[in-house]
Amino acid sequence: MRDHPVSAEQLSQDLLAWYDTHAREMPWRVGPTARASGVRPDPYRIWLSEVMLQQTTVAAVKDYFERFTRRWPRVGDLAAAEDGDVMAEWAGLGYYARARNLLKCARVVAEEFEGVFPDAYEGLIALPGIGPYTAAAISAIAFDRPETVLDGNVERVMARLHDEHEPLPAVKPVLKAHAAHLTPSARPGDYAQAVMDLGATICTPKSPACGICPWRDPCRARVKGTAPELPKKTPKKPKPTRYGFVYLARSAEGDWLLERRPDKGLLGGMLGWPGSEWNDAPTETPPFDADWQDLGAEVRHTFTHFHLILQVRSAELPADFEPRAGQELVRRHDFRPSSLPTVMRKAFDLTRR
DNA sequence: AACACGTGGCA
DNA sequence: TTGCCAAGTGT
Repeated sequence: MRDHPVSAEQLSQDLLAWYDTHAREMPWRVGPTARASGVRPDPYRIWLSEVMLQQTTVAAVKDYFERFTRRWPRVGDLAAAEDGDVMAEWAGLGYYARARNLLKCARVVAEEFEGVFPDAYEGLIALPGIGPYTAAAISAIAFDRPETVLDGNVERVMARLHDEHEPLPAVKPVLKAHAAHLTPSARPGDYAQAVMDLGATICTPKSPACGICPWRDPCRARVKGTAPELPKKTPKKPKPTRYGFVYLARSAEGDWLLERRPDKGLLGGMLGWPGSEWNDAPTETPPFDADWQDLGAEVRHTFTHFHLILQVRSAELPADFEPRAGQELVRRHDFRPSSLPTVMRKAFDLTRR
């Protein structure tokens, strides 16, 4: 046990020492040992991983990261990709605006910056899809600059370390100040990853492992027993339920009728089945007249802010059908259910029962 | 400031 | 089944 209070310098050193032996290994990460021997992370891989990790678990990201980097090894390769190929590769990961902004950002970096990412926060945050967190993360992790990252992990760790009971998001500036105070000038990149690893493995939302935490002594919430209930959050609004119809049409040759959704809004830029609006009482809006069959089961899916129940209908596409603007006929052998957003893939899955 | 924006895992 | 949660950003 050490006497209180502990200096910011001591705290960051304790955490770095913990990170040196407990750092998680990840496909995009240069661990503390390699970094100490001079290995530098690839800014492209750090940027790609950070965008994928926005509101998304490490477990969900890993396979997507491997596929993206295998297919597009450098930012210039991604910048040259077809929009539809990138959206299809992102399908299932969610928050599709990230993929659209990813491509915009890759093209700015490739065409205006000769493929070189900015190293400073101000340059990074000016790019599409890069906000305060991601700009700080790339600057710190890829370029070892002393920026303060503030994500959900750091918010939780800081709220507990300082026993802040004011709810998010109001308390966020206070947590940011605490985090900034602790950011060291030496090894800021390792430190940024260390705080996030601490939040992800020790200082977890439920049942934090305070007994093995490198900050157990200075942590105010551990002393008071309030750690598991922090950070406080303002209550969320209940999700309404919406309803809709989707129409799965296949030609005699097995081609599927799909639509490219508009860039703005839900599932923007992704392929999906033709369908109705989604609301309290949707109207049937089939893409062509036919004897539409009900598939006998409905799709249930929950988005961030509403539940959705879809009725799924199917019919054979007329031989003389001509796709309208926004529609595409996807050949049987080109069709990959995995290139659809999950809610649309669920509708397709009903055809295979 | 508040809300839109995905998905899967877990208790 | 339901609600919460995960390395946030754009508007």
